[in-house]
Amino acid sequence: MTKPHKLTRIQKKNRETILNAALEVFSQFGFRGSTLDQIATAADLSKPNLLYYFASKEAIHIELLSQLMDVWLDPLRDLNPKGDPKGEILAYMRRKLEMSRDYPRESRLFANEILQGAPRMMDAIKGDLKQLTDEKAAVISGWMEQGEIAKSNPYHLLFSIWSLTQHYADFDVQVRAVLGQDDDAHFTDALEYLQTLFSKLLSV
Amino acid sequence: MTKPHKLTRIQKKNRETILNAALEVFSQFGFRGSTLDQIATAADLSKPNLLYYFASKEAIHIELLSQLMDVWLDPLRDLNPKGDPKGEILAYMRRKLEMSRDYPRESRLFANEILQGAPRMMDAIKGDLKQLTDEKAAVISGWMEQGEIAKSNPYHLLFSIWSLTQHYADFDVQVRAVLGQDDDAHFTDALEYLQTLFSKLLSV
DNA sequence: GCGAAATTTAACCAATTGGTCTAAAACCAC
DNA sequence: GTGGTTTTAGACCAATTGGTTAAATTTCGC
Repeated sequence: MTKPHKLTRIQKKNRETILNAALEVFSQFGFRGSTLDQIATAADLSKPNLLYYFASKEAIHIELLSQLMDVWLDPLRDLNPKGDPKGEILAYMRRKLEMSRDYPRESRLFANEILQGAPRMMDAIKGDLKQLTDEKAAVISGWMEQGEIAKSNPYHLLFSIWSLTQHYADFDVQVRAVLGQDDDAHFTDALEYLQTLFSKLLSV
Repeated sequence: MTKPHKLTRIQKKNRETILNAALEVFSQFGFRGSTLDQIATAADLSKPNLLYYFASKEAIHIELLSQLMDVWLDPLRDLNPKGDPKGEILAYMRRKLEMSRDYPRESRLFANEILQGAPRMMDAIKGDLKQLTDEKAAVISGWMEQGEIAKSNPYHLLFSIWSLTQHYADFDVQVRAVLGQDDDAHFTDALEYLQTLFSKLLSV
């Protein structure tokens, strides 16, 4: 997606800085709710300087999303068809929960984009995401046929992993407000709860 | 929240029209991403006319949110401490899933607000929402102590119902893209999957 | 240290934004 | 119908928006 043409040291550093600042801003306000000035301030650069590194506000957003999509799908790619079925699914869930804890901004950037109808990511969703989901749903379906895990709808099983884990990033302020907690301690409880939930679902 | 002062017929109709148009726009673009012109166009009214009925863009948003909060919590209020534990929880999940199917805009309006840190709803979340959640978590906890349903974390149980059901509204485009479906048929599969999931979790 | 290339920013611009003002039009009680 | 009130919208405004230009400054290979 990025062309590694021949970026100078400064280019590499500043593009990095800008993308990080843009992630901060976009993930909180969405594309249309964010301004170049906000991003420039967050990056501690001038607005024209931002546009020296990226063609437009939209170019920054697209770059962020395309970088994100890869990272986002990695845990699912790691789901090993030859591994232990229940262990693989639980491990996938755990990896996704860890990502919600460690990369909440990325999760929210994604959530914002989907919420608004995925105007800049529909291709990736109907392409890479769908393809990978189909592939892994088939793997899970195979496990069910073999009687290695209990039968249920493999697509909705994947959806449930996505929604349950991403909830802790996307609805973070609500979770914290209800629990009256400030630290990340609730992630331990969340993990335990989700492990129980999926253990029981998958047990034959 | 609303003062039912003495609204004329026209006022009642136009406030209704405006709020409906605003729900359409806000739920898609978020507060900062929406414009009064968009809302005016959607309501088929002039912009000054909008501001004749509401003091500001923010006033429209706040009115929407405060009307929403009540409706949003109703299904949880209905969870009956004297009912059958497993049946009550499953019925609550079902009601929430129906709301995602029938009122996706409301779900997305809510999601947008929370995603952005709930700047206009933090009070309601730390107040009404937290109070009701605490109350019902205690009820569920009691059921678990009595051995009527299997033990698990009652707060995370409620979070899981919220995230799983709202996912079908908030991430609607993703769900449809992955399933390659246009109609609401997948809600039937979703309901079946979720019923299995929670049945197994709660069974002693 | 020198010259060319890369980087940065002040000043600017046109379009869009939320919101106001004013005056006309529609409505309603009598 | 008439007079007062309610409703409506065209023209307008200041602030903010994404983006440009041109000139200054910094960096870097030599």
